[in-house]
Amino acid sequence: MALKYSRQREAIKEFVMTREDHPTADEVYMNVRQEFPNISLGTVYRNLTLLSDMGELLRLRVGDGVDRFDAATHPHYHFICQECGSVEDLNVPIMDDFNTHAGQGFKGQILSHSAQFYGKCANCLKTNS
Amino acid sequence: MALKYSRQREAIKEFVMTREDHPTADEVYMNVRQEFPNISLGTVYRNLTLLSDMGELLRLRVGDGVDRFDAATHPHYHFICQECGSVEDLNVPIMDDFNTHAGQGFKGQILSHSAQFYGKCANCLKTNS
DNA sequence: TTTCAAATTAGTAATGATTACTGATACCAT
DNA sequence: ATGGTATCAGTAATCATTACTAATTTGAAA
Repeated sequence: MALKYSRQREAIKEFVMTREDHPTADEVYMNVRQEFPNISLGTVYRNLTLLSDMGELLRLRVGDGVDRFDAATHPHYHFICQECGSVEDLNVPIMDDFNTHAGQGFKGQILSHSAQFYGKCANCLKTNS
Repeated sequence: MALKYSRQREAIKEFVMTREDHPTADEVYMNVRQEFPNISLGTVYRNLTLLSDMGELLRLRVGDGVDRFDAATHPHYHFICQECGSVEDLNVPIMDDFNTHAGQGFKGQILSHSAQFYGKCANCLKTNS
């Protein structure tokens, strides 16, 4: 029941916090493996889920079928590059009145929303025509 | 190369078109099976993918790990009930200036967005307190 | 500091959604 | 009617994720 410290969990959390992009469980696994050569993928998943449940990480589903993890736990929007698939945070305020707009003529109750933006990232813009 | 008619594909398309909700591949499978008792799940997936690629259906990923299919192919937002998981279309115009808002201070190019709204559907609102 | 129950781990097996493969069948232009 | 090819049913494979288990860590109390 009580949460106990674990070096693995700490390393996983540290790693995600150093990243600006949004690593997948497998990417976390590959990297934490440099410090803990025989950590198992299951341990990575279990701790990522645990940290997300505790609110220390954000579990992200941008629609490519893989879960990503984000150390920026405040609500924010995401950009997904259609060329390279990279995921970036967008630093604009959440549009709360978007909920009201969307709720016009809707009989249920809207409490929140999430949004993803698509296009070309700065890198892909300069690389190709 | 050339597309050939198939009774199974037609039945799959017909079924999705009659539905207001957003059936998963398995739900399509269960229902089309009444007309084609030994249709295979692979056939359902192949045709749903094919129809989506042709633009006759929309493949939806609302973040619950299952793909859903939507016969309403015009761009629109979706509502997901946090109680029962049901998915509904929202009939409000797409907010195109949302792209501009989100792009403030962003170095890439934003071309489109998708959004999901969360809360309680009309049914769940009246069922419980 | 030793002890010991409980939490965590590594390793592996299981699950669930989706895709790929294969030999048989259905479609359709000739 | 026939032949070429798209599609099918059935099944195996893949991929991300979760569950299981015996062994190891952790931390608080003796």
